[in-house]
Amino acid sequence: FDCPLRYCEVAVDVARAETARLFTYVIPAGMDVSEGSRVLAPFGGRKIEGYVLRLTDACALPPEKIKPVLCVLDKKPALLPELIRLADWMTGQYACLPVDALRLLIPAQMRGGRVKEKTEAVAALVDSLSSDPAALADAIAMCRRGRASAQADALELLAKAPNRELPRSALPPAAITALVRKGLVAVERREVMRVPRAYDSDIVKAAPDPPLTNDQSRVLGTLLGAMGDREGAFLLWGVTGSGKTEVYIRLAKAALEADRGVVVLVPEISLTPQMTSWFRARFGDGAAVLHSRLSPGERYDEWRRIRAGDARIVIGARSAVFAPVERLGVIVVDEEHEHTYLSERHPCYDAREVARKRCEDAGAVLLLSSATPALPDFARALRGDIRLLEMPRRVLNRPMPEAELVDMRREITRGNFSVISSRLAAELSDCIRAGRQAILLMNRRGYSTFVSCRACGYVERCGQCDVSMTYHIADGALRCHYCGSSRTPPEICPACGSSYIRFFGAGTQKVEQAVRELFPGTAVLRMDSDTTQGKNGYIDILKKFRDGEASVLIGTQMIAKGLDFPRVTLVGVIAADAMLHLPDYRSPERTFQLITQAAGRAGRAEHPGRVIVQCYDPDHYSIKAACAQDYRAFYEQEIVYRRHHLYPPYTRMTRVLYEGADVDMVRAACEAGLADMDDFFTLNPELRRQVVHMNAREAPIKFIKGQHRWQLFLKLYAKGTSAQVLERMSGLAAVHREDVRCSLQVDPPSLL
DNA sequence: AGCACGCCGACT
DNA sequence: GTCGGCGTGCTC
Repeated sequence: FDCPLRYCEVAVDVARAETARLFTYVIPAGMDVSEGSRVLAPFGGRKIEGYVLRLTDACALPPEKIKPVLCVLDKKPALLPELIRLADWMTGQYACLPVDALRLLIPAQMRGGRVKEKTEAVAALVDSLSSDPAALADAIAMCRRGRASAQADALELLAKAPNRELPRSALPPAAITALVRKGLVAVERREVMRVPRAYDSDIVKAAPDPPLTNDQSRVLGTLLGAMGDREGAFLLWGVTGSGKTEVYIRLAKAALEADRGVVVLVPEISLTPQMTSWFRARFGDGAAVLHSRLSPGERYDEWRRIRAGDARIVIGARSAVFAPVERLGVIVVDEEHEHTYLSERHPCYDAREVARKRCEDAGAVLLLSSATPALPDFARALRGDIRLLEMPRRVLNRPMPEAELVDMRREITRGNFSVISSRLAAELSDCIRAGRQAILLMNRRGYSTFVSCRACGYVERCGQCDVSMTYHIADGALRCHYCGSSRTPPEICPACGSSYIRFFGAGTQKVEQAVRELFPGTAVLRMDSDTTQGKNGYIDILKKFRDGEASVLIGTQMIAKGLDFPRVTLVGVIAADAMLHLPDYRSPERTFQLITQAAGRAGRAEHPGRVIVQCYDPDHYSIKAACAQDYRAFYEQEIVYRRHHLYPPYTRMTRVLYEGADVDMVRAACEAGLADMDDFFTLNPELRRQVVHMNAREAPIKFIKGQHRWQLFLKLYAKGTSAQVLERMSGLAAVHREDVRCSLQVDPPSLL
């Protein structure tokens, strides 16, 4: 029948449990509303945005209650049906409201209409001139005769331009106005896309396919087969420098040829701009990027290019797992062990899990990839839950860099108090003299990590956060790395009045100073979040290093991953065990990963690489295994440690975090939560067996930005963790209180 | 979330 | 008599 669907069911963009259901609206005659459309609708005396999830032709509500949709917000429905289903799955999986999940599907700035399409005025020759050279010549001659040389020049420029048109701003305004009046030129406004500046895109020329190694072709063959079969989840375990990126690129090519789309997730695109340039070099405009450093306009335009199907390959950070790619063929998760794939904001989703679900539904291939896989993923691969693919050799059989441990305790007994050991200094000297480059990893920014009184032990702390302050030498200020507040360091101890104030601990700035003192005249670059503030800060630093403007690059973890600089032959890890003693069960894993990834930057081209690892605890298994570049050895020891202490993957760490200005209220709320869970387990004694332990305590960092923090902590057995327990916890987190905020975190990226 | 509605006190 | 405080409750 020609019975049009008259009603639509809308998820309103109001994040409250009370409105977490669908509301029915009438579709006015002639309005083009479909599933996935974003609409504006009246709601309780105001206008709200909403997402159309269903169309119906009948409605049980009394007609006078149903209001009409006001308008449709986008030309094309913003939400793909399969992504609406994915959001629905997330609602259950992460205990969040439907709108919380739906909001992830579009760029944040699109909500509330904060970004608009950009238009540009374009001046073009009218058809009669552009198709008739003689008429054009006449017009130009006429202008010249009338002494309107600006107009004649404009006509000549337009005649030479592609499509006989130019942006109006490129021509003198008066001439254009006159030419329009004469009917020779037409001006119209046209939509233009804001193009993000891709790192190096002008340097990496459209490259031909390099030959594949045996490992690469074998792995690719398996993946292509799986894509043909429309299913499969894989863990690609390939050493650094084994050419994993080329596998992604070939896979993407094959997907495009089969008319299917591709999503490549990278930890944070600002950290691996090279990935962007590699894909741009091979796919041009067919590849879009989505990451946090884009301006809202660029982000919106990239998203729309994807939505329109103009870009079918997406490279992006965590949230790009929701990119509106139709007929998805593959999702690649590069450096899959990175914790940036876990969202810290509600809903605390895991992009790898979401990717897996999306691939299952779309019949796409999931490829998790890392040189140092996350422990739970490697365990799953060994169990056969996902298929393990190995690339154990570097391309062209280049050797893995040799790593050498330096015990910094011995440096001190030998009288060297510098952050650079004599061994590393000697290697640096050789490297610089040979005209090659070195990377020094120091996983802390600033100059000194704390300022303390030697007489009484007083440490200068941020009053608003429960952390010590870091000294920055550039402006001589103490800075809090949590809230950003700063002050000048005290000259006499505020506690005991002594003048024995000293600066301890080292950061990137101190390393930079030490290198400059050791090698005067050598160009040094420092890359940390202090030097990469601007939109292109990181691009500029990497470009300078790539162009050989400096011999040494010093940086935090942002230089450890994914970068490929052929002339780097030396990597120094300054304080390898700096984070080994943080109160987090993943410290050994993170230490291993960071050292291995950093070491992987060395010797990627023809010259072999060398790695110096400086530490105070050279006997620790994670450091030893990292130096031996032996993931398997690390895995075997770590999994025993995890099993023994009942850490993930054997358990799930969950907590409800309570934050607020008033300690007593925060504490009370948290303890009430504990009591509630206890009651719950008393009523459901069989569920208590899932709990390893449960407590309500201050969080390891007791307050941040003046907000006190307590946590209701539950460690649950992974096997048999029931949704019921998580649901009860999320119920606690959903309680709204004036002065205490709370949130549920399941396996959060940080337990601090 | 917001915005009505409503029922109280302080003011021109 | 009116203006406006913010507690309560609903939104197709």
